Amino acid sequence: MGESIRKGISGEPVIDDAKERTKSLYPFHEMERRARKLWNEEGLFEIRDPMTAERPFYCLNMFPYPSGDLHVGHGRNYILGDVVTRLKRMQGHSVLTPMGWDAFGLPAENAAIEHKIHPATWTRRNIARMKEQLVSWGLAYDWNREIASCDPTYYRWTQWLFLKLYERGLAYRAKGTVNWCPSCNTVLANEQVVDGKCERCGTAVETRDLEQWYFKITAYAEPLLRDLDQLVHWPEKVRVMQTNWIGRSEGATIRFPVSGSKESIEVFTTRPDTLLGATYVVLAAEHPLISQLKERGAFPRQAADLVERLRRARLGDRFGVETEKEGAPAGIEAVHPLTGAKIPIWVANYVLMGYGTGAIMAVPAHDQRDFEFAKKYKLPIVEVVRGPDGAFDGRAAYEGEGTLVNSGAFDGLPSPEGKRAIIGALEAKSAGEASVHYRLRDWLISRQRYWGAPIPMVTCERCGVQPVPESDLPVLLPDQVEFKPTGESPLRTNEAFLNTSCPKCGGPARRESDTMDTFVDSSWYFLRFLSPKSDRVAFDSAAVNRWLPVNQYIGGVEHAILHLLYSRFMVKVLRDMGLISFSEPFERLFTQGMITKNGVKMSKSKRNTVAPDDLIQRYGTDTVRLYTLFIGPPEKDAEWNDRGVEGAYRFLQRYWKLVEDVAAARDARAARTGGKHPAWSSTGARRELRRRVHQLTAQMLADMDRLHLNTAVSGMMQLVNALQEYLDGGGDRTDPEVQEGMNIGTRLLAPLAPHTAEGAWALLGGSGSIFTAGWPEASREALERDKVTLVVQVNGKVRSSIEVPAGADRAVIEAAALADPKVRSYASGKTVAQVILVPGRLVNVVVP
RNA sequence: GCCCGGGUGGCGGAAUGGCAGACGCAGGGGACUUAAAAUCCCCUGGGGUGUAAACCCCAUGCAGGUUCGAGCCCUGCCCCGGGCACCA
Repeated sequence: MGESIRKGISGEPVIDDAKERTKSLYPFHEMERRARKLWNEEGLFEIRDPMTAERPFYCLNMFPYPSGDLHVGHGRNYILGDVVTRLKRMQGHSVLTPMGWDAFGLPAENAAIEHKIHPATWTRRNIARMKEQLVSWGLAYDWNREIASCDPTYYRWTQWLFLKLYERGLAYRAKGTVNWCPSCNTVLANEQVVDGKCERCGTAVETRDLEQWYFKITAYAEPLLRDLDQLVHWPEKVRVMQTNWIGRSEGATIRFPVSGSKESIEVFTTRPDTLLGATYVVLAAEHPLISQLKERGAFPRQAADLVERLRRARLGDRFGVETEKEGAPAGIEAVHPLTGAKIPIWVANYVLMGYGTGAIMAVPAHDQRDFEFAKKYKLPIVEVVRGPDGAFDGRAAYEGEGTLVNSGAFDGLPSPEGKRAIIGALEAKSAGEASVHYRLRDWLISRQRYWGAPIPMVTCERCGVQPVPESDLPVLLPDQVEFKPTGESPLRTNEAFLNTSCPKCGGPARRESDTMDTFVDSSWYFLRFLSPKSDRVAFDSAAVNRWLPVNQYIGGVEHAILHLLYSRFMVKVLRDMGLISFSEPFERLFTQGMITKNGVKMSKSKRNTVAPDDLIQRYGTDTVRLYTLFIGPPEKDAEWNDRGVEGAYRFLQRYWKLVEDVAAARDARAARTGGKHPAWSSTGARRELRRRVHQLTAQMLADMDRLHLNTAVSGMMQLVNALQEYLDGGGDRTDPEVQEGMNIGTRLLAPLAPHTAEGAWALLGGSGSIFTAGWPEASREALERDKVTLVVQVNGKVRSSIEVPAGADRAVIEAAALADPKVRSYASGKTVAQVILVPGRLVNVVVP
């Protein structure tokens, strides 16, 4: 930032000079102070009683993790939300605009390890610092409703939710192969593993077999998928991502008996029509049948070696399309459920335990993966589906649909009928049935870390795993623990915490020492804001039902799956418990793009962050807000440019000068005339100015509604330019069109640059806060014009323009267009084939 | 590989199928000033015709198409960003 400070002749910065000068020119510091005081005193953005506040509108920004300093990229998110808040407030809504802190999480704990500072201290300090920054952006939050997820008054209810899910069988403990991040020293949910790496720190994820707590989100796979259709105000992109993540596949579950045993192998396939082409069966390395075979000593050495190797391999190395397919015979055979033929069973690296049943039927003629594998290990390939391009060529699998062949009684059926017929045949033999599988896995919520909500469960020697009674909540995080990066839960270092008594029998018991994934905290916080201090309930159902779904939710697209999916899940669970009456938490979602510097995302580690503090000090809050909004379409990424900030500053100065001029002239006139409102002019420049003001009013409302705030700022600039040009052209500052233009313009500016607009409002003689002044509406009468200019095209090329009366009919316009000298020069000697007329816009004369 | 976005001046970007480049930044010229800063005014996609007023041609990644008219719609291709990816 230092480079951008202007240098004086001597090379010394001239900031102090500039500050002095600007103080008189555009007194932003003073205005900021006064405006904030006014808003606080009036409580304009506070909801006193959620049940009686009129026309509720809930505008929410994703609450931040208190990592320390905010940069201008974060600001974009909050400023966007603030514009919506202020606009809705001006439109007469009671706006709920709360803020809180997603305050549990790893960085605090890592700070504890590195700097010997308690996570709570570190977090509190960051919250204080970040709150200061949010305030300096002029954001209108109802701070009476502030919450922090690390506060026992909050996490008590996170624990309560856990118990509710447990009661309903939606929280369960299970042993399984889980993702483990060796750097964060904890397990991760599937959603937190990206490309085999930890979503947070980028370390390659390993697998471990552990007993962990899960939330049964898969029980809601279908509603989570189906209800995406309702979310018409969500970005298409996010809905697509969630659809892919849930990953619904329709097909059939088929059981292949194991030859000479009572066992059978269950497989899932989306292509039951290819069943007759199944020439072998493949098991994943972790398939339970393998350990049984091992126990019996019936598992070939070669296969056992492969399984061992795969289990040790890192997740990222093991899977991927580039990985060479590898397998070994499992030493047993399966019986084809329809033909009775014996086919070999293999173990291979290309089948995953985490999807379907962990076993597949291989149809090499119609699945490229099976095809490659069959080629490599010389397994039989049988064509059973014939596509439109003729018979299977033996070079690659044919994966499309077609007509069944080599399928006995099913020959000649098209694939869809074939699927139904084969499923029917399987059902008749109880060998299979139609089924649906999802890619979505259950949500692993245990974390072997300290700074999170303790899982409220105990293990009794006699009664087993028992929930902590609701009345005993919260299970408090003890202060005294050792922070060591050992991979063991730090809570295990506190014996007093661990040792407890069984809620059922009173005997000795041990507390669960893991804490919950912080995404549990954030999956319900939007409900808490309606009753942030309640020690009676997690959330006030009546108030929540009145205010939710959140009308406008704003945040980064990086939460497209994690937070947004979990929140949707939680809301559906709470609905099914009868605690809330809606099914989706967020009606409208807006995902803003990030701000880059030198082409890359701003981050502390890249040392390319732009801090708001200096800029706000030097140019004022509203300058920074305006530039941040103007930088580009809010859903797209944008490059920060310090020179652009100066442009916004120049604009506000020009605007302010105009306010002072117009206000002074108005006062002078009022003194002369006793404040009588003069009449509108119906002609000329005055009329045109008024039309322009109202036209921009309409445009800016449309822009703001769509959150196209870059063009809204542009519209504001045009409005000021129009007024300035009118005055420069000899217009009178006391003309009612000018006075009205300033009045309307100032209200239009208010959501964007609230402090400046508030200051201007006072100067222009407005009463009270501008945010109670109402939103200006474009007057239909002002928008009317008596003459319109039409573009005249010949064969689609612009050649001229004509002016016609506004209501002119077709014949008049055509005649005027054809009479135009330019048109005549292009059309002379030719017959006019057609005249296209677009009312109010253009005439196109078509000649051969 | 599949699924989304996106490609427009020197830059950020505007444009319900109807005057491409609004608005701003940067740049050039001028006014003010002893000078600079700040401010204000004018110019600013490329090429061409004209003394001038004016006028013409080209131009929204590339190639086609639909249309009276395409940055916008359709087909194919290239490039950039994001998501998913042995998902059975």
